[in-house]
Amino acid sequence: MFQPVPTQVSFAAQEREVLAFWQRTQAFERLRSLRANAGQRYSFLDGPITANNPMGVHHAWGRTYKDMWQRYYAMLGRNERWQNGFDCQGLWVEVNVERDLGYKTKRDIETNGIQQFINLCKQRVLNSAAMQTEQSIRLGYWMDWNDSSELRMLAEKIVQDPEQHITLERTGPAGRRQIHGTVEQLIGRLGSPELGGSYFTFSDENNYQIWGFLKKCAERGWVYRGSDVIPWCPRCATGISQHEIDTEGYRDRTDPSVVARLTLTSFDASGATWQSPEAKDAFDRNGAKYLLVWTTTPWTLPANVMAAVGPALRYAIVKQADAVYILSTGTLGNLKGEYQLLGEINGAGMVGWTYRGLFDQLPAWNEAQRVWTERHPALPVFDHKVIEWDEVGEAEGTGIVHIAPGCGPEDFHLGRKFDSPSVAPLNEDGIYVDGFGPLAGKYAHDVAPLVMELLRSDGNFYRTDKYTHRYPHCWRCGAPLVYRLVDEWYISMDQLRHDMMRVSEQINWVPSFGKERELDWLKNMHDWMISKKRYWGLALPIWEYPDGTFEVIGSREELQARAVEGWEEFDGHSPHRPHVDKVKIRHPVTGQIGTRVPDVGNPWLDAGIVAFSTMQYRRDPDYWRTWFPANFITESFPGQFRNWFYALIAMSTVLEGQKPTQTVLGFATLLDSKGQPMHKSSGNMIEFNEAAEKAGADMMRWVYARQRYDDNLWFGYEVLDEVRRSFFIPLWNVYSFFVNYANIDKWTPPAGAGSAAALQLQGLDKWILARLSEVVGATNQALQDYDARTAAFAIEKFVDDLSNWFVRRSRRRFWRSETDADKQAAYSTLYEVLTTLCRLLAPFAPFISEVMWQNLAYQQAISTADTIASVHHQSYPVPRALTPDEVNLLRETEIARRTVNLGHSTRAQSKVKLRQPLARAMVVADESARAAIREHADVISDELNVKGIEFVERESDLVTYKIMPDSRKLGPKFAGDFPKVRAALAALDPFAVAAAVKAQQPVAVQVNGHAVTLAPEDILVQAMPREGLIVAGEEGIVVALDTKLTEKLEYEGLAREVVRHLNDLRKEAGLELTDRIMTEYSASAKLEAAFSVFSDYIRTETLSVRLEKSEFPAGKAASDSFDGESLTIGIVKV
RNA sequence: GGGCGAUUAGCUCAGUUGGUUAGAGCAUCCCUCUGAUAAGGGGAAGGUCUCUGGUUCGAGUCCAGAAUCGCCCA
Repeated sequence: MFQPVPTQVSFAAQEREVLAFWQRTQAFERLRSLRANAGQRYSFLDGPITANNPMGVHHAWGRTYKDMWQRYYAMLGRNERWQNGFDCQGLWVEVNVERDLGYKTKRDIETNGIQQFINLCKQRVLNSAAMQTEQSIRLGYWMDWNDSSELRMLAEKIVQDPEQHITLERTGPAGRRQIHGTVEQLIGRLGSPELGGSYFTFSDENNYQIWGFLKKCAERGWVYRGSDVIPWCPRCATGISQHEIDTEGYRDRTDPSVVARLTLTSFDASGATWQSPEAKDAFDRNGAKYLLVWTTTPWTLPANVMAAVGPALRYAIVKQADAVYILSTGTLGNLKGEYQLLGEINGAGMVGWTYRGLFDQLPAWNEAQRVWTERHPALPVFDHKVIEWDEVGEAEGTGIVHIAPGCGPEDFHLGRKFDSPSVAPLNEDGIYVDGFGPLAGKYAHDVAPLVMELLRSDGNFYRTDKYTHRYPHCWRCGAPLVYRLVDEWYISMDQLRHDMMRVSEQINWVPSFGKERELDWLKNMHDWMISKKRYWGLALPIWEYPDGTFEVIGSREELQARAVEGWEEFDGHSPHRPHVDKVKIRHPVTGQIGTRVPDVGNPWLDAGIVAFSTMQYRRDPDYWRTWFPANFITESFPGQFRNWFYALIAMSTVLEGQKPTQTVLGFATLLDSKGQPMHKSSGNMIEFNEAAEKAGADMMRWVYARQRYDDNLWFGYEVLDEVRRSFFIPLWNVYSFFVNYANIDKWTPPAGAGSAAALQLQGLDKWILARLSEVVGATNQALQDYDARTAAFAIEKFVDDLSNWFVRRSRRRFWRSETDADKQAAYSTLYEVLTTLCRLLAPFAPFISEVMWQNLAYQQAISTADTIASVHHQSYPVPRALTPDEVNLLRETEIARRTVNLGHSTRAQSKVKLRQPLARAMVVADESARAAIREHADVISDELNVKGIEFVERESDLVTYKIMPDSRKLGPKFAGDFPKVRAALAALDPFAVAAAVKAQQPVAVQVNGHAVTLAPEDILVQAMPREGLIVAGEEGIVVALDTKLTEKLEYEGLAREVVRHLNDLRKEAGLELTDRIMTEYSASAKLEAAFSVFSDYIRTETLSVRLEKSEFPAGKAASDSFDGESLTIGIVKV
């Protein structure tokens, strides 16, 4: 006996039972050991998930793909590594820990102790990882997961006392093992072969392998210290990469924009054209001449060095009150009030003019000039001057751009180009340093009013406005950024770029535009900035000497060998701050003592090394070679071209000159059901746990599987309901139908396999089995192409065919009370289809397929199942080629079903309800379609409720013909005359043309007075329903119904109504399908006649052992009237 | 500013090398079937295929320009 299956089911509750079943039977561990010795491998490499917060539904998207393909290849018998990864180091963790501690600035970290801070970062990562582990398990994601309670224990202990000694236990093929160490040491070994579980990028191995990578870069001379003006977060006190801003850093912000006037100190207006001699005269005589410059960042004005004009722009010289102003002609609207145009000059004509700076009196400018003069002893002192810059535009401002080389990246490059001094006004907290007079000690984003006040008092202020612009913000903490001139560490990309492009070319990018994106990025990318002035991260292995030289250390062993101081303090600790900072080395030649630079590394180094660090690259090269390159990685596209994909390719190219993976699958962005980004603050966020418990993980997974990779996914409960309704419920109903009838008949699966061949399969059975083969083939192919959507659609279509054709058409075969060969065939077929479907569906929807499998294969309910075999241990259905008979059967069924559809359409038009039998359907079809219809005449008759099907000999009674030239063939042939050919053909008698074509005779038409002969194969003839008749047609098949009723047909229709009413009553009375009843009725005259003529039929259909007329029907009773007849019936269960 | 892509029914999207009458799903309304079905089936309504111009016997499809929206890069 199968376990009874309720038709209504809570999928989410059932999934929890499946999870318990897998836990109880150690299903994942068993799969792993079943495949452990397989010769073939499938190497999946997980892109680490940021271990910072609970998972969102967008994480479930990628994790669904990760799980799907690992399950698929496991079912194909491959051995796999099953290792998930957590991304651990970086600013995002620091920001949250700082927030928890209530820290305001970076300084607080140093004051309260770096070591404690680092341990809290580790704690946060471990706790987040524990939560994400539990959520991933809930998704049905099978991986070698850590025990989440052990992670939480470690999280607790690392903050209590990282040096305490503990023991972890592991059970493996060799039995139980104990691993000892301090809490810190064991955390540093998470993910290692002896501890197993997910990899953590904070592990010792991960960090040291990056050291090795950087050493290799340094040996090739690619590592250097550079200075640059970079985006900087004043709250986090660290540089932010341009990538991070582009991805999600821009927000609107309203600042005061300021127009300031720069007093010209030397100029040559000989290039100007004047409105009049008087205008020139006015210019010459006027004492105060100003350039107008505009900025939206007033805090940069004290760092002004130069003013840039567009060489091709025209500049206006205007007089306003007692001042002369210069600004570009396209920006005159920014002048305040009336003005008089004196003349114009080209931007090129202004280059070299000098002006007095706005803040020249401050010590900062004197210092900048002094430093510059030191570098250029032979040159005169540097004056503020006008330079040319092609990028100057007139869209906003004044056409004259204020240049502060210490405060902006473009400014910085212009400063280099024109060899100017630079003024760097801000410290790392965004506060003005000394030398800026009243500004010193003030926060950059707060000084606009003060700057304007200073301008006013010096007579340099022109106007201010409120200005809203897209301004970069820190993507982690939200603070508005500044630009700062700083020293950072870089890897040069000059040589690496081309190798990386070559490697990227060899990767299979899905969707294919990914390759172009990556190549485009590689072509344009700048040197890789690898340093961050922070605490929690990779300790950059760069040791600096007092003379400014530096060395890169490639491993722990190398450091130990080179250490001259501090090793004992470091030994036994993870390679993080602050312990590693204690170690000093000595320069082999100069003898100077080197100190580690305080910077930590860019976190993409951490993620990029995992193709090596997690596969024992150093420890066991043979092992590494068996798993590298990976077969498959997948992540969300946005950002990853220049983040993980980029880092992965860079490191793999440097270390081995090879691609890290065969295939990269990328997918777009998850949005809410209206297409808006999900944010906690906008209230449209769907938590993973909530979605899993409300809808079920299988539903989510199916939504992801059927999604187009390059489209954003509009996610919400609506789409989850949609897949449940249209896919999972029909699937479940087929399953429930099968189990309930199999139990009634006590049918059990035959012991031996392959017995279906011995059965008397009907066409319907052969058809669904052929369809099954089709869908098995399509699904395998699609999965091998990494095309989940095509696979999911093929399965959806199949389930629809199964439910709406096979089962619907087979119902009566299952109802029959005797058990005959046909019933056996029906059960066997449906059983084979369902069990195959379970396996086919297992990678996509692991829960429901397990529930069905346990019951179908072992007759066990999932809540109590104790077999150790899971559907996920099975082999994946193997495709086979269809036989010619099967191909033909598929085509014929297609035609039959289309004919049925047309018949239904005719029924609806004729308003004769389907319950009323009709004498015949009349069909027009060509010869090959006729054969199919003849073959399926019983089915078609039954579906349409007609007594027979006739092919219409006089087709003209039902149809007209549409005659068309085959334009693909004749269009090119006749070109300009083609419309005439078409017209001539249309003018002929369509029946005559149709007859000729049918007889393979050519057809002659007149074109331009010439006779032209058209071959029959160049003429398309299509039967069309005749106007005014109730017929329906499509692709040459036309169906009409004979709606004339005989008395017998009318009685039969009434009898069917009676049956329906009786069965409704049975249902209302709560009877079982097999319960027998006694039935009494009273009815109007015509209905009574129907009762007597069709009493056998009514009895059989309603399981009435007695059917009698009675004035007052007994038992459960009901009255109704229909078709002008009235009826009262009563039933009693026997 | 540069590159790529898109624009088709109320919504989400198909639409082959140009071929005659542009489709699907969802939503709406009407009808229907039901002894597995919170299901199924049929019908109706809904389109200047973003706009302008061109090539062609013929353009949703090819070309040019414009508008709007994405994405990527500066």
